[in-house]
Amino acid sequence: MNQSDGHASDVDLTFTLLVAAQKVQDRIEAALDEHGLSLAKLNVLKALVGAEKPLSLSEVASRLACVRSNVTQMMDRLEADGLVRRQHDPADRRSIVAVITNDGREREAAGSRALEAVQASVTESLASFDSAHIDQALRSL
Amino acid sequence: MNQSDGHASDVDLTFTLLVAAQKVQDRIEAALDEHGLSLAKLNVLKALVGAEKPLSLSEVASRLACVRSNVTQMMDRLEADGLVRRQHDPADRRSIVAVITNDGREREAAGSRALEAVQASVTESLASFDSAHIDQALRSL
DNA sequence: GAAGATTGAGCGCTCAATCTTG
DNA sequence: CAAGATTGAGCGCTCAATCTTC
Repeated sequence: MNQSDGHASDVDLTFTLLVAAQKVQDRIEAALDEHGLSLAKLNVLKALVGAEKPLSLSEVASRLACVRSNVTQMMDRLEADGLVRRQHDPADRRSIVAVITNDGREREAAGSRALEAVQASVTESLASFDSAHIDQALRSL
Repeated sequence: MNQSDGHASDVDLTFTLLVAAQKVQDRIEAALDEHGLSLAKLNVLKALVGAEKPLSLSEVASRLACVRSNVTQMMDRLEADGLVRRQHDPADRRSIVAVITNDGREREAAGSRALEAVQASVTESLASFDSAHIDQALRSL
């Protein structure tokens, strides 16, 4: 007998992990959808709120660890949603900064609360297990 | 003090899970990329090999638990790769079946071996932890 | 009308190429 | 030439609408 000792439906831990993460992701997206947000959009708004000042699109890309063209398109959608405004940087005419709107701030707050609720629910689901142990295991990957 | 007792960098378990899954996913995609495959493509090929007969596109969608239009586009790419052929079903002229090619069979075999290698490596990483415990915890989500 | 497949539009992500400004 | 932003093409996924066949 190898890794499985037959207590469950005998699927590899790898896919169990992937499926679990997908379920959590789906819960998050569903919760944010009620506020007209996605996790990707919320992350941009969080970056802007956290910075406490407008950020250039390159700065946003760097903080989100993604590629610049991704941010360009993300900003198109956020601007269409009225959550962010593009503004030319007078200091460097190559640069464009993203300014969060009042609507953007409100949605960030609502979205963050919704996200925290999901996190709390996930944490609670795992509370009956040894969370520290699971945490270490997942980090070891 | 709430859920964290300060043994690590104090990030929520939810994101630890999401990040861990992303890392595993990235490893899988990188391994499959060496064989000109993605996990999505491999899953289609696995379905066809497993069925031991051509499957209608709707059947594939059903087995992959995805939407039909997704399969339509997936087949476009797999056909362009020469791994699958579309074929009209003489019995039902609405239906189109996907036939795996010899190339498709070879790539499925190579891809499956590569995938298993990653799974083994993930399992090994988790071996020093109580895998049964982690398994139960992840399934509880 | 319902089922099978496709198309068009959109999200979120990548890369390579381009254009402007420094 | 570097850096900032954008565009175009592509992957993988969704949904709504369409077209053919049953």
